[in-house]
Amino acid sequence: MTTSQTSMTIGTLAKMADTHVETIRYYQRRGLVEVPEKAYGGIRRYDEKAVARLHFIRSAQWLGFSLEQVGELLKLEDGTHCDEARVLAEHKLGDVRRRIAGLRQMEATLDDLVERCRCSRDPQRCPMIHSLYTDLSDAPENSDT
Amino acid sequence: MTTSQTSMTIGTLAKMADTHVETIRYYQRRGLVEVPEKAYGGIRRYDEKAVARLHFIRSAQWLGFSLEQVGELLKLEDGTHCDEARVLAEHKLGDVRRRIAGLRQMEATLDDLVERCRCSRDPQRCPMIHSLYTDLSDAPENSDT
DNA sequence: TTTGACTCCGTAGTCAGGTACGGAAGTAAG
DNA sequence: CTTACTTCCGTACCTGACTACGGAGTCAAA
Repeated sequence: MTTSQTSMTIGTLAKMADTHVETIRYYQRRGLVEVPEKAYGGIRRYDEKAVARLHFIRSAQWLGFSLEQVGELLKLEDGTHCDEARVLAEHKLGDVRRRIAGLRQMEATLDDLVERCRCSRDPQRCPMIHSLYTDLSDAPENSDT
Repeated sequence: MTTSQTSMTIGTLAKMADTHVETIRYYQRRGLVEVPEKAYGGIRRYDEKAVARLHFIRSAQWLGFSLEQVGELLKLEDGTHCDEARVLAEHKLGDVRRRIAGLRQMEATLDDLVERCRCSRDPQRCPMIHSLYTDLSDAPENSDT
């Protein structure tokens, strides 16, 4: 079923996009995915574009965009608002970089702690516990979009 | 008020830790912050350790740990069992490293997108929008603890 | 034609992480 | 001593992103 069949029900769409029917409906309610007209009989049909759009949403989400931001991104979809899209992405990039920096600090600290803990021959005094409060108190301020 | 005054009310604590009274109470309900005994009169008093703990929670959270995980991290404080603490920390370290790897991918993707977007001289085709539909469809699945 | 799976749609529930409300009691300044 | 601000505590509410439920209609195979 990896083949391109250009007319599917919502269940098939869900499978194709590796998500759930209820999630798609939820995106429809949020205006992120359009609700196609009903064919005769009352069953709505979806095409490849719908699959692509779900991929888009998933990708953007994976990059750290909230559904609201995904909505903004989708408004720029026609490709004529490149600048705006870029600015949005730049903000996110800054955020991601700050997160990486923070995690690297955390990594170094934990790594050091584990190392010292492993070498400590005094079972009564865990070096890690001691450090948790003293070393780590100065976190970068939160600056999300 | 940056000076170390070692006895403050919850309101002052909130200001010192740049958070809100209600948030602190919420952390207390979740067992992340201890509830000190009431002094005469019934007003609880907090010290520098409480400030440090709040900073710790905020830092860890910013680094992407859930409050539940923060709780585990904080449990390291209680046990004199260095081994257990170390194992937990090692686990967290792996977690942190996976996070970093994920974020680095994210960084590369965004960076590339922004760059291509900046260089594009065709106002009709935004490279970022385009890639969201095509490139990014294979996001790594969430592999959190 | 009956059975079973799927669809439609609305509403409700879940989980994380808070935020707000409200009344009683403590506390500090004038 | 009054007035205004805090604190305390319990409970309720909120946002984001789903997830579940239920009843009615649709469809395809046996």
